[in-house]
Amino acid sequence: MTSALISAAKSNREPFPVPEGTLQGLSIDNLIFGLHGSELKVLLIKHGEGIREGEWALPGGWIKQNEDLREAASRLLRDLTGISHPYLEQLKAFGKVDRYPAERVVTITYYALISADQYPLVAGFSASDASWVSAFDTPALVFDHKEILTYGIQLLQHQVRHKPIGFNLLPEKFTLLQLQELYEAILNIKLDKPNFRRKFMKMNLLTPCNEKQKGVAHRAANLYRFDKDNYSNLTEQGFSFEV
Amino acid sequence: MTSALISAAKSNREPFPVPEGTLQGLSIDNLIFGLHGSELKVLLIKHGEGIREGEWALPGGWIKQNEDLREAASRLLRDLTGISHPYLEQLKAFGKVDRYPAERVVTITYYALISADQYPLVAGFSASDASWVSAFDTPALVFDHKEILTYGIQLLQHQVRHKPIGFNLLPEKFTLLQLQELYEAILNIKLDKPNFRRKFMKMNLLTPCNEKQKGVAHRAANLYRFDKDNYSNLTEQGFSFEV
DNA sequence: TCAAAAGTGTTTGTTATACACCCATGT
DNA sequence: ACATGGGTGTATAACAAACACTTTTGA
Repeated sequence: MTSALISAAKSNREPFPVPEGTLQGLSIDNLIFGLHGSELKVLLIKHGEGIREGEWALPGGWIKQNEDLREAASRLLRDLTGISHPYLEQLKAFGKVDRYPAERVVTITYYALISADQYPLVAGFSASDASWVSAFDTPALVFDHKEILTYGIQLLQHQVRHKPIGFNLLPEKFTLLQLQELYEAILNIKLDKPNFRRKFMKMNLLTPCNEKQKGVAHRAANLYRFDKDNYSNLTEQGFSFEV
Repeated sequence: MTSALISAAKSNREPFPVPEGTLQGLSIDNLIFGLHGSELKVLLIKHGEGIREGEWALPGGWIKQNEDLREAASRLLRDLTGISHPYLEQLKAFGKVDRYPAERVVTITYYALISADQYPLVAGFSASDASWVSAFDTPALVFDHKEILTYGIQLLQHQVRHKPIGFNLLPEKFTLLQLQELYEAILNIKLDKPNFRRKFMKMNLLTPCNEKQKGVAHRAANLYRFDKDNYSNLTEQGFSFEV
């Protein structure tokens, strides 16, 4: 990621002026989740100029005239992180009358789940521009962005239990313990290892890579990958994912 | 409901002109679900004037400058049905570039669940204006409204299994069979009566009214009401509603 | 007395939970 | 050898599914 991209992403969000060729009164904000170690993080940017200097915000921007909503969210995320085909879903539109200063702006929010190995930036690297922050313990955010984050975390916690979307936060190949820690991190709970393993293995959603972890100071775990095709098959047969 | 209200609701949706004092390029559309007999219905309006004459559409309209999104959705629903405090949740924003003719309009959709006893209009009553139509078998709809409906049904099917929202489709006092038929109607499945009863009774979410059905040609069933307070208690203790 | 729905009981197989245990590997 | 996590086994209790059955009521 170049700093030019970061400042482009930032300047798009400075209140006024809105760039030419974009929709009026309508913005996009992205909630970008990542898992670092066993902590759920969210990517924030620090406004470097303008009235909101030094304050933290969700990365966002404006929608172009000839661009679908999802395309806009996807472009903004790509400009910020370089990631091209993320898991990206619409969260909600936020449109309180006074949520944005001086003019009425409705924002449509998306949430993205990205894997640490696609975008391995750790907290502190580019602290003045963009930074991974613990999703459960962020600094104050501009506008209604805290409300958006709270809503997003709740949706994530609900979704992750009912749809197999958690895999998007892991590298392509992962161990069962990584998967368990993912659920523990998002749901803030402890799980029983043997039971967690069995539950997932019985679902037939994990394909063994016939490969083992490397460079660990203990017995190396088997690596698995999420079997998207089999998931499609199973759901057609009425299978319902529940953790 | 007066027909003045209906035509107000309709004229708000005629493509152009957009009334003064509303947000540009941003509309609201409501997906209003009701349960009639044991069939899931959706409330549609037929455009009576303009280019789209005779075509069916979701009821919707424009957002006022000094009105929150939810308020707008709520006002539009009230103007159409007279219902004031419905179950109303945001569905999704739809914003494909060419979804609306001639100009770019993003629509924010809400879905409402209303009970037949609050708004007992049955199919056919005001056929030229507004009509309840089987949710799974509607006529062609304008713009992307079919896509919105399909998305809404999917969300409803998912939500109803994971959150106790189905009660909003029933009268305040209902029998266990009505509750079962609700699930059968929304999910398009058959359920086993004894098992369904036990499952629900064990959740402690139903308070007996100590009252019986009246005017039925068979043994009268006990009436229950959804215990919202106890639901709050239970969820705080980690209870998770699943059907 | 019959139809229609209310409501109960029981059997069987499956799943969840808790927790004890052994295995493999790098330091 | 020991710490660390990988991975298996098992007893118990809870639950789901299937379905046979009795009860109540109005027509």
